Amino acid sequence: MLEWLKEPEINFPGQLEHAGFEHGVCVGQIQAKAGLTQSTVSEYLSILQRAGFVEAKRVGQWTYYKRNEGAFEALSKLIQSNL
Amino acid sequence: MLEWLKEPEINFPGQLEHAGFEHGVCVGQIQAKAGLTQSTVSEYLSILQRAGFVEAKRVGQWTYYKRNEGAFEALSKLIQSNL
DNA sequence: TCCATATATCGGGAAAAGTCGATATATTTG
DNA sequence: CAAATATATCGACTTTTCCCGATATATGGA
Repeated sequence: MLEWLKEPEINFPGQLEHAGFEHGVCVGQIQAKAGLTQSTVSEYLSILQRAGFVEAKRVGQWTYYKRNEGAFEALSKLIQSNL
Repeated sequence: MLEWLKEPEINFPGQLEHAGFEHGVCVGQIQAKAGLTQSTVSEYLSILQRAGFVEAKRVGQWTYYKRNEGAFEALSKLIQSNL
């Protein structure tokens, strides 16, 4: 999922109709591609959010998730320096 | 354990007597510090070895483990570029 | 060779993570 | 407000991971 969210335009073409990608990708799109149930994907995304790897933004009935690049940068640096 | 192995001299003073640190730290020393059973620590180290994060060297009845810094560098870069 | 020491492997039980269906909450529309 | 749609939460079940004791293997010394 995290890799998918690097290139939303390529990986989630179905979203073009009702919204752009400025806020990220909505749960339903991710769920369809993942092939898991809605509840599983929703929970997974909320875990990624709590961990800081994605940011969530509610817009109307949809919740959009996008990557937080800073978190990956920080993790990369952490492995370099602390681990 | 991986952090401990960054500074063997500081974290495993008990090993000074019978060997230096040129090959790393032996399983018994790590086990004592970890507070887990011998079998658990042995298995854990072998997993880390298969994953490439440590290197093992058998010297007599002892097996010494030391960090493979290249693996951490590679993981850090992987997170930066691919993830 | 026999014993002591160090490490590795095996089998199983406990803990954690993954996944689901059912249901609750939130939002939009008629 | 009622229905439809999107997402979140809950409880249970399955799978995986963690960790142990028991045992096997390897090495060195009497």
